[in-house]
Amino acid sequence: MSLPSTSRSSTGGDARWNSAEKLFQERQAAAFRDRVQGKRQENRTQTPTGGDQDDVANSTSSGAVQWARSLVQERFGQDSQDMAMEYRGPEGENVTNNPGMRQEVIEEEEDDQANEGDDELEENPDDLVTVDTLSRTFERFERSLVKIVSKGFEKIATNVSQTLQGRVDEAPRPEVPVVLRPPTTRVGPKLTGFPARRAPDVNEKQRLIREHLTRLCGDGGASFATQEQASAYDAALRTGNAIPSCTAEEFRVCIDGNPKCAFNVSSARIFARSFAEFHHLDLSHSELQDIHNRVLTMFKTLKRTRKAGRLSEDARMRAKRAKRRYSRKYKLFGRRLEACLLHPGLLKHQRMISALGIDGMSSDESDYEEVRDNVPVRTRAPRYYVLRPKWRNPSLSAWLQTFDSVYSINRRIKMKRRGAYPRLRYDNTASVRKSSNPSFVTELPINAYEGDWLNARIDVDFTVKPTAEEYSFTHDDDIVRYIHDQVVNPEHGL
DNA sequence: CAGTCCCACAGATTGTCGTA
DNA sequence: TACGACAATCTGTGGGACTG
Repeated sequence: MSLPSTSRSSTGGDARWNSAEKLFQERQAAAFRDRVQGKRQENRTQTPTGGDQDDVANSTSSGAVQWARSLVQERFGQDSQDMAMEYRGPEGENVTNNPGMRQEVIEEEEDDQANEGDDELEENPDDLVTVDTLSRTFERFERSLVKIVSKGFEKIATNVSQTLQGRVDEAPRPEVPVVLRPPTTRVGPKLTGFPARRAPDVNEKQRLIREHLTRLCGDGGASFATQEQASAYDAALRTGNAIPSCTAEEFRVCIDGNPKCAFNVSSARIFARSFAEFHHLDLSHSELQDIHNRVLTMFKTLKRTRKAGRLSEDARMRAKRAKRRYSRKYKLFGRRLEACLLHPGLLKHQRMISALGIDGMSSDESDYEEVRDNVPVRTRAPRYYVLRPKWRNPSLSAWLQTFDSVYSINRRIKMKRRGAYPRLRYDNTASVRKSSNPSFVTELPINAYEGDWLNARIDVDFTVKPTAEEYSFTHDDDIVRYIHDQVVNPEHGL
């Protein structure tokens, strides 16, 4: 018997998420294939029959660029594809796509030359640094970055073209492994996607380890070693007189010291051997090491739980409330992301929903908290009041509610789901309630932020980093018609 | 009405970032 | 580099809504 690997997988778990995720991935893959095929067609039509060598070379390297990009996409997934698509010129032209690439680079170089006068002005120490000069500096930096990346793609394309001797379109994909270092810094806004479910066998392994830890430690925590005992063990280790920190029969963990102190490392090794023995497993070194690492992480969790237990009642309640709110936002985000897949008109907004993420969703507060002070509240179901993030443009609320409407309609007519509907949330129109959460989502289009909030902040270019794009937070007529039809005249729906 | 499905919540785990 | 603090996100569970 061998233990499952620790790699995450989207298989198993919640079938609904998996099917939605699979559908999303298939659509993305189809869209990407369409783009590549469309570009190839375009290149073929643009290459004149019997044209000069440069035209032919451009066409060939264009195909090679696309092949290289598909490799990147395959290797690093959707984010990398998005990243590659984000390298755009000032007019939104994709500079990584030949044949226009060379022309774009030349234009960038000309822009740089044209901006040389600006450089002289900005380097004068007597000049004040203004938002304008900062903006220009960032724009120039961005152009340089685009130029470097474009040249990198061009070199890859040239090398690949030479290797395949011009048979890029027809040649099967070579088996040669391409080692590309994944980007260490993110380009563009953080995108939150569908949950990445762990594989069932990994969860099962984790459960067994948890179970065995309870078996060895007991629930009471009586087997905790003191800080002094851990220090004594550490000293013995330095003098070469150390023995194992404990036995499986008398298992001990030092919970007050560092989770990965020498004492706990020794205990984790004893745990791993005991685990293998208990389950009659013949484990390899790497499998034993994996269990050892996992149980060390659990020691960390034990320490945290113990610390949380020492908090005051009030602090514990606050933490629990914050946790509940975050969880509701997480679910709300998931429903809206899923709604993107339910109507063609919402699919184009999928990336924006991902960019907004969980923190971009409105929070809510229930009147649960009033129960102690307000007797009538106890007699009815709890109500939840919307708390809009204070940084978010109010106009986004109506735009987001459309996703909820489409989800709700689809759930009723298509999904065949049982169980409770998402609860109603009340928008207090008399006084706009705003979340007190100080965090905000960065790198969104500038019109996603509330103007007053943005104006009141300093160093916006460094903190909020809004993009200049004015995103259209509106829905097409067919969405409005769809919702209307479903509500007023359900038989005329999709 | 038992079984199924889903939601909300709590618990557990992992990832990220600042600091020593 | 290791650690703690905190954020993010996944899993497990109880209970309500729904279906056959």
